[in-house]
Amino acid sequence: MSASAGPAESPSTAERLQQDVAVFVAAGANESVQRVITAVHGLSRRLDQWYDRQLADLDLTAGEWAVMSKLVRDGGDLGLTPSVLADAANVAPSSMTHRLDRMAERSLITRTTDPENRVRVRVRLSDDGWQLFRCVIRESDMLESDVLSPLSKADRVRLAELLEMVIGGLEELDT
Amino acid sequence: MSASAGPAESPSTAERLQQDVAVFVAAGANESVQRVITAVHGLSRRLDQWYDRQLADLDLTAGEWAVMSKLVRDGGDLGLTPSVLADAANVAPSSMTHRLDRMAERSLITRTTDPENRVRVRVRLSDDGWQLFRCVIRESDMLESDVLSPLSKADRVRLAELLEMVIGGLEELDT
DNA sequence: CCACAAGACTTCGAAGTCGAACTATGTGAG
DNA sequence: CTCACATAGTTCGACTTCGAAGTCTTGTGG
Repeated sequence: MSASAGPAESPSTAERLQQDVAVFVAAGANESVQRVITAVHGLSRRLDQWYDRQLADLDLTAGEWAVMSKLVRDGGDLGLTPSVLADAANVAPSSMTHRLDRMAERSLITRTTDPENRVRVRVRLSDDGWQLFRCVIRESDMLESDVLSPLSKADRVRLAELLEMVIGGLEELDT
Repeated sequence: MSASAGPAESPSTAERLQQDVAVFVAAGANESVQRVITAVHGLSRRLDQWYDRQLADLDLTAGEWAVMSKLVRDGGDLGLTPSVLADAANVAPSSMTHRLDRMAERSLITRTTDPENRVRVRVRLSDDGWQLFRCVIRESDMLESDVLSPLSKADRVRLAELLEMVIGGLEELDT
């Protein structure tokens, strides 16, 4: 980190503080923490980039894909409401409205008011939506296998376990 | 894509396709893959949420924080150019321009044209920026430790190693 | 010495997202 | 029975981001 044969006259304050940071990272017991956090973030970022590219080929955004997969996983035959979808996709309800507008225009979903509770709207995947979903699954399957190819099956399981432990702890922290 | 099943529209189509998906997930050797991918994504999302909250308290966005930390890590005494920062933060150069505008207005950074190559701009952290940086580090340190508290130190190292293996493989795939 | 090509950054128009206000439906108290 | 209130969803205005075109500087060949 002492990358400088630097002159002493530049912001001396900055230099001092930079050393402070180095101390922070080096002194704490949490270099391992930093490593994990950085790796998780980096991997997620890369994966997202790939997904975006994949989906773009099919004229889909990551957000639209999130809606579709949520509908497949938990939609059942009656579909899901916009609020549930917004929550699942971590966007504001207003954004979901707009997103569903687009998807309905492209006939990927259908939007019908619940006859039993006319405040609610039921969003369901259309046949076109299902077809596209299968298409994406088929491609992303190959991608993901490639991504994890450097790991043995045992390693993958171990990795999944560790990550799930962290996530489990998160749930508690959240309260 | 098209080909094959082009049946009439009916709920039964949906049901059949849903079974197809189940087969996809269950049959492939990659349930472990799915587990990992899902966990990485979920953990990253949760972490981001926390960071956003933390940073919001200091009137910072995640993007601005990315700029600051990049400058600290690799800025040295001469700073970095907007293009480098945009690349590091994974945003378009135009977005970085805007972001730097805001940060400069708040005196978090300084922007000076390189005297030796007047096409280039040198972005550096100001003293105010340094101060804020230390502030964030101090807080996020505690947060991250909490997040990884369910893991032993050995587990953390193992987790970091596994993730780094995956990322390493990614670099090669990218070509 | 000047014109032109290349590179680095900025400006501009379009699209997506958010929070707040608004509309319509269902629910419970008097 | 009716009115206030809670709930689900949409509309509206402001902000951020992106890609493409534009501006300014540097380097090169005639």
